[in-house]
Order: sequence, then structure tokens, then C-alpha cells
Amino acid sequence: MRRSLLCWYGAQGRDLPWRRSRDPYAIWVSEIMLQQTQVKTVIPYYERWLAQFPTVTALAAADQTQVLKAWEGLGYYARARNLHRAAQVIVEQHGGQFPADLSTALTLPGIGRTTAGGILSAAFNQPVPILDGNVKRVLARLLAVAVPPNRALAALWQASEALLDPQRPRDFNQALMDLGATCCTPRNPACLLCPWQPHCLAHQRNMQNELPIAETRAPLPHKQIGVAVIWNEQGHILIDRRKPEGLLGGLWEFPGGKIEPGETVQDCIRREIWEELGIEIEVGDRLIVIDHAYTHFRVTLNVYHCRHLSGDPQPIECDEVRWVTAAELDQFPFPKANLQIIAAIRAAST
DNA sequence: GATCCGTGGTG
DNA sequence: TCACCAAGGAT
Repeated sequence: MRRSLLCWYGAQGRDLPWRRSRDPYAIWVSEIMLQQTQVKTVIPYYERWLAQFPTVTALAAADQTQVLKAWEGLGYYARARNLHRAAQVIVEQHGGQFPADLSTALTLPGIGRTTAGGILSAAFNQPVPILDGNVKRVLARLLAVAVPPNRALAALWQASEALLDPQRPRDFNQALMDLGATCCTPRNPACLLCPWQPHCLAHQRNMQNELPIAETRAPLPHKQIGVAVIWNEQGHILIDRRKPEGLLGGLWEFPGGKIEPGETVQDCIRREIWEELGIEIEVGDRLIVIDHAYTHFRVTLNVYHCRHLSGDPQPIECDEVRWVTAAELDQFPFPKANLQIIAAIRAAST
């Protein structure tokens, strides 16, 4: 079984930038970026990141705004914050070298069992198993697991470890992920091309389209949000930096908040700006309406031009506030939905 | 152990 | 349009 998979990998494996490297730092960066994120999305971010932060020392020395700006648009921003912190730990406590043993790697922020296995096998050819989304699906089909994969984690980890090739753990783990990504796909798997088809219980039972069993999910709530683009008499715009933890932590945004039942958008914006920044504004024309979906809810951003009337903005429910020119907005990391607001501001002023 | 955490691709 | 999913981890 190992040989058939490795043979398939030799012929069908993907040529990916990080596979050409044995630098633990570069491989680590790729593993973090690839969490819940597709290869095609990651590649340009990976290339830019290594050009900007070529070593763990360079990353450790960067400031968080630079780091978040380089991550802007990738999502799950805690990954960038943790990567940054871990780089500082590696410089301060591990002599600038990524730890080569599993238990130490697992102490670093942002590194769990799968990521640690991915790094240690790829960088050091250590026989450490992995269990990412691809491997869960491959093994759930191979073994015809009768419950959602997340209800069978112990068995799946055991299988990943038992199957792992002790001679070629690097290639084996990469092969297993490629098999899931390109052959044993979520829908319409290419069983005829699969090296493990003779061993696959799902295929033998013609259940490859029914497995793995899907997790049940709650419906997504939908929130209406009022957002203010506040101008002062100098033609500057007010932005704020979100608190360092939680949703979009550390990123900048245009201030606003949730519209309460029975409240107009304009009332909401005036109230939120008073509560969060302690200033009075006049709500003017509508700038843009943006629908955006997060993992656990959807939002509609109702964005309005506003005019500053009185008061000095205070960081009451955020970390920092700042008046900036439209040209300066590019220097700050914003969430994706806010980039649309910036584009609308530019379009409206030309 | 259930929830939280972004964004883009896909059928 | 929409649900599902992607090289998961932290709390």
C-alpha cells in the first residue's frame, strides 16, 4: 500500500513552491497559511511573505502592523499573530532554530498536532503522522468510517500513524494530502485513478459519494451593520484599530455596529459612534452596501458618509483611533469587506 | 468538547 | 443562490 501511494505521488504529485525547500521556517510558514486555505490562494501570499520576511529572525523583528498587512485578505488573522509571536519565542528561547522535536514544536502558538507533523515530516523527514482535512477524507473512505470524521479522531490518528511509511515519512505525508486534494476529492472522487482503490472499503461498497458522513451545522445568523465613513473639516477620515484578540483582531476598520430592532441605519450609526468613540456626527449620503459571509454569520454593511460635529474621538471600545487621508488608508491592514469601502471612497472622490 | 475564527472556490 | 469545504488551532 505504501509503495503504490508513493509511486502514484512520484507520477501525479503536485509541484509546490514549499516542496522545493527544506528550510523549516519556509515550510512552517506554508503550513500555517494552508490551514483551512486552498493552495492556489496561498501561493502568492507565500512568495511575498518570504521576500518580505526571509528568516525567522526577520519576522521576529517586524512590527505587528507589517505582519498583518502582509496577511491582509488571507483571513483567520490569529494565524498571523501566532506566527509572529512564535517567531519571537524561537529567537529568544531556541537560538533562532525551529525546534526539531514534536513536543517542543507543539508548545509554539498556532502549532497543533497536524501542523507539527507536517513541518517535522517535511523539513526533517521525521515519522510524525498528520490528520488534515484531506487525510480525514481519504481515511474515512478507506476505512468506511460510519460517523462524521470529527467523531472518530482517535481511530483516524491511529490509522494515519499505522500507515505512515517509516522510511519515507516526508513523501508519504505529502502524497496522502495530494491524494485527497486531487483524487479522493470531496465530490465525485476519481476512484479509477486511485492507487488505493483495491483497498478502499468505501469503493468496495460503492459508498464513495456518501462518505465521509457530513457534520450537522447550525444555520447562519444574519446581522445588519451600520458603518460610518466620518470626515472632518480637514478632509481626513476616522478609522479605528480593533482589539488584539477575537474577530479580525488587530486590524483597522471603519467604525460602526449592529442595527437594533426598530432602529434606522442612521440612528444606529449615530448611537454606535457616540458609544464607541464619544463624538457627535451627522449622517449623510449612503456610500455603499456590502454583503459578506463569515464562518458563523453573515453581515450586511450599510456604509454612510458622515460629518464630524463635535468631540475628540476616544478609543472606548477599540485599541486606537486615527484621522487619516484617503491616500494613507493603504498603509493599514483592513478586513476584506472594508477594502471594498476604501475602493468606494476612491471611486466617489474621482 | 462545543464554539469561535476569514475568505475564496465550487457544484 | 447557496451550502459546503479548504494542509486547523485556541479557548
